[in-house]
Amino acid sequence: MILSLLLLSPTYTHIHIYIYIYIYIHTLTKTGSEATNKSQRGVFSGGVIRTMDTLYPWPEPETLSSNKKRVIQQLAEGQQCATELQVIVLQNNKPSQQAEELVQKILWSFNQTISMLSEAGHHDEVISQNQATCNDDCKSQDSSESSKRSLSAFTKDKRGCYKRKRFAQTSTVVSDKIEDGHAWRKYGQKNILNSKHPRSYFRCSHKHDQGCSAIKQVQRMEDDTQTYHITYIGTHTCRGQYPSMATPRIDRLSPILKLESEEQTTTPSDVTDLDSMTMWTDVMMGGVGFEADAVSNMYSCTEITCLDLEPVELENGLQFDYPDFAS
DNA sequence: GGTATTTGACCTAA
DNA sequence: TTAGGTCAAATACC
Repeated sequence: MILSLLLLSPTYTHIHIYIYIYIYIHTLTKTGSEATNKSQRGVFSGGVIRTMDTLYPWPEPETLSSNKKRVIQQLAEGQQCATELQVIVLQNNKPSQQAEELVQKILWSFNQTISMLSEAGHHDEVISQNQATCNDDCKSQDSSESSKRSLSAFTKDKRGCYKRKRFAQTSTVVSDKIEDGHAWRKYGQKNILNSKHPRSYFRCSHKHDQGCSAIKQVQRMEDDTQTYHITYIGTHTCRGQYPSMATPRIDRLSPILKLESEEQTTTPSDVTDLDSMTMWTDVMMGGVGFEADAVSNMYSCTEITCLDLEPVELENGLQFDYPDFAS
């Protein structure tokens, strides 16, 4: 995949991409080695890292958080480069379909990785805040007997026991149709200030059965009522459909690309596409220890040993060697 | 009767 | 203080 990219890309851009891939892997390596230094080799097991005979605590939260921020920052820069590459490819009079697909896959990989890291980091925070908020609320409500609302809230009404997500992977699409191949369930509608049309709120239908946290907001355009401004928040983790590759190009980090209503689907149609994408993700994820689910597009770290990088076998028997960052 | 949508209440972030 | 996001009871639909 990378070699293909190098062949297809303008020189200066592919050097950038190449550098960022190295930086990313280097950062991941360092993050991993710091973690493994504390934990040795082992597998994650419910809040502790379990080795053969010892239970070690998680790495220090602040260290983990700061490393994660660095990883995300590096990924964002790589993503920016990939976006620029996409612009260059699209500016070409006769852009190669293969090049376009490769760039799409690269961008998708960056998006997914950033999303997973971001959401994973935020998840615990949200849960703890939720619990804290609810505990506080319930205590205060318990002590306020004069409040009928408090009493009913304490007994059964759990409305408001949530924390609004402050950060999530978002992308914006302008389209003339709402359908996008996913099953959504409407959960709210709101009139927006200075807007003629209300905003509708949808969450993935698989929220409860599969825990999918993807949501989207749909609002008619002010000037063109035939088109919708659709904001996707979070990524699908549900099975049954092949999601994000079908998502139109996003303008999240690039002011260059403004979305139009094109729904260019690049859903892999054969084994070759899936294989190449999986391999690319293997490189992104460090080569080993990540389990790819081609159906749900989710990648999960199965072992902490995934952070111990090995040379990755590429197509045609070629090998991706990691540079020596020891110095 | 089960599922989806509507809508007013309630809460948080800014 | 308020706009906007979410919840859940009520309602509609199949």
